[in-house]
Amino acid sequence: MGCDQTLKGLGYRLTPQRIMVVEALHGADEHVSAEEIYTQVKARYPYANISTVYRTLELLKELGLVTETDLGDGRVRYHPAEKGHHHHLVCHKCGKIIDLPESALFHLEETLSRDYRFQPDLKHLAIFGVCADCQK
Amino acid sequence: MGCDQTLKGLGYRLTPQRIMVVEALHGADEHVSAEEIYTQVKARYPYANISTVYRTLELLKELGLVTETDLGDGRVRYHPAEKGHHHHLVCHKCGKIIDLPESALFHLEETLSRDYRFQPDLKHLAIFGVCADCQK
DNA sequence: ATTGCTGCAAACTGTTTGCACTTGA
DNA sequence: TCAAGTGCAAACAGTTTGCAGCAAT
Repeated sequence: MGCDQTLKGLGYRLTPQRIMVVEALHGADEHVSAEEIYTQVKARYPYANISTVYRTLELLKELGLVTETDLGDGRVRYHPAEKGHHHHLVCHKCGKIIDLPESALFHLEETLSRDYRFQPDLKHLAIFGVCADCQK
Repeated sequence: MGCDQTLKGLGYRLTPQRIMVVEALHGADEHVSAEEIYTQVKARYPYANISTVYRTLELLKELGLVTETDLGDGRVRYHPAEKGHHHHLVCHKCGKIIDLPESALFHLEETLSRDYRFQPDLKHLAIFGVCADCQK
């Protein structure tokens, strides 16, 4: 059951545009921006519009089918929820992005929950800093 | 030695505008946005311009005198480095912002440093989630 | 007297919206 | 059929920039 069937099942219309957005999202191996999705969709269907891409992403987000990340470059990046979560170490010297397994933040999650009764939404968190290579 | 003296010491001109930006920054008890600083400065000197505010903040940032935070509301917030660091739990139900002492992330910092040789820049990190009240 | 800084206006980027037309169910 | 979805253009918010004039050193 992909996003397509979920959309259909919930009574949303399965338009070609939505299908193409979902496919672009799943096809990308990294976190993609709305612009990147738009470029891919437009290559297949030149009349496609970026506002449709945004509206589709908004819908998928509301349904919990995609998650958002801010990797610090001034645009939101999207990732299919199905593909699982992880976090990011973003080097602000060289721009490298290191993937961090979800488990690396389990301890933090527990601390916040226990000491602050705060339920953190730790999906695709970005932590900025300096990577090993750039520390010379 | 405040920001003013540091600026002067480094050969930067100490203009009234810069002084007012620095004062607005230090006067605020919370993390302020450029717009908020601009409003305060403008109240004292109506000819003040928001681009000067941005340029001053940019300079202070480069010199390490202020730090930036993104509390998820689409604008950057600034905080004087002198006042020390802490982190934020941002509730995305009610918008409440809970301050988290720097020490709460020491363990994470150590993990990233040890296991990934990554030197995280954990100043004013924002963690989103649901606060105790909003969990019903 | 320089040259760094400012004010202004205009551009820019990512994103959102109003509206008339189209199309999937 | 007909509400849901689209394309278009225009608006939006926050931020940046080019340039001519001003002012701190």
